[in-house]
Amino acid sequence: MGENLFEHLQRGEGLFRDRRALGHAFKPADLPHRDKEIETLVHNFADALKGFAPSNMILYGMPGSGKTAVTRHVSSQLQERGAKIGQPIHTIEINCRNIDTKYRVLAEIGNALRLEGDSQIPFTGWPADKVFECVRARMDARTGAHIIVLDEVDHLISRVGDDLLYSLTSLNTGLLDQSCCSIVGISNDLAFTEMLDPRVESRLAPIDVVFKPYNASQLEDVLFTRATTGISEGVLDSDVIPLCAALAAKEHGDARRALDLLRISVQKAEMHDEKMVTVSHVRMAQNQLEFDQITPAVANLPLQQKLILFSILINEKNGLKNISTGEVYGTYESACENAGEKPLTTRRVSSLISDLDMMGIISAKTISKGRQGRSKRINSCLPPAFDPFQVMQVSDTIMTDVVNGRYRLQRRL
DNA sequence: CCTCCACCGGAAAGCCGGGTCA
DNA sequence: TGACCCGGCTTTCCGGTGGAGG
Repeated sequence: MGENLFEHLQRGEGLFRDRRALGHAFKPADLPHRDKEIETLVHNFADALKGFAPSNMILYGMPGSGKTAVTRHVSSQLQERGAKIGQPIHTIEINCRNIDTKYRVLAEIGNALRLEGDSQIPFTGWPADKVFECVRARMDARTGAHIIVLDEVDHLISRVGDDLLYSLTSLNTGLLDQSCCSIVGISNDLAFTEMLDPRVESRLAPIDVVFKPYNASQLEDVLFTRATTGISEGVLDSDVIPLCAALAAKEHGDARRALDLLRISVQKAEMHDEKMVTVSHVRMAQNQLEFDQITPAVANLPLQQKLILFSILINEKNGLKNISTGEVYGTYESACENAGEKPLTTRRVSSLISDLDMMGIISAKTISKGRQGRSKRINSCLPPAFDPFQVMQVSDTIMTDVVNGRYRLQRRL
């Protein structure tokens, strides 16, 4: 009989010292190469400790450029300081990718501000201005400075307009003296303010901070600081961190990506029972990451969108490249018939195709073919090793039809 | 230089399933 | 119970539009 399955992991001879240090939720004590940005936030937030409202801010930068990490870092320090000197600071962080309507953002804020005895704001049912009024009242009741962090605001605004920001930025004037409120918007899109009404823009963005992407050597610094707490000494091959950094630098300097790569590399080495992490593990990690991103995205697609993706892929499987929207629609219609679904309009299908494009599952470029009109040129972006038909799990009848090669596209003349 | 194809994509409105409230 | 509200998905309507072919 061998040792217990978990035993060798318990002996502390794993390659990780503390794997959380490489995770997303980890709050590092030190954020390399973001001193200026931190300084700007600190300078602005200092007002909250004196009891008046800091200016609203917008932070711009590509994903993984440290916006969220810096904000969390500074606001937790601020809260700590506020507690020490008896000036209450409340920060509320909302990710507007998950919570992406005006009502839900307000409800989220309102519920976060709940005091003993306050009721839960229902997730729907109330008129939006009632929720807003409730938020204002609760801020007054709690007193102190409220800092509302809206992560990925650009996503929210492009979906529902700047109405919410208009309301939130006017919140301050409606509050009593003991409380104040300021907004921090975090945007991946540098052109974000173009979506805003000028009046909203001037109120929201007196201060904006641009986070430049990390370059490869800066990413190395980030990785080194995390590796010292997260990974055992001497187990990393000297090329590992530079490679992770270089790969992530290509991805617009995404620090999150770099950390993922490093963490998964170590995991891979552990899985293979090796004592050293090498570049080959990094390569494995990169494939893994690519795979992990796509699988749930494809698997969780709503049925109609699966049918569309299916129609695109089946044509590609039959050797056709650069398919047009009309051609996809034709295949899609027959797929619907087989699946017993009522086909959607061309208009709808067109925008679902655009959605798939935005998700990076396919590429759809609109091009003009002169007299042959204007349409999208559609191709799959899935890695060759990925089997979409398995992941999609569309109905059995369709699958049999695929196997029997029932779907053939007649290319128009 | 003009035409005209085969779509694009914005705006608005409808439907439906969830909810509150008096 | 009916009036009212929210949000996701969809349809309807419709004014564009890049560039090959005339």
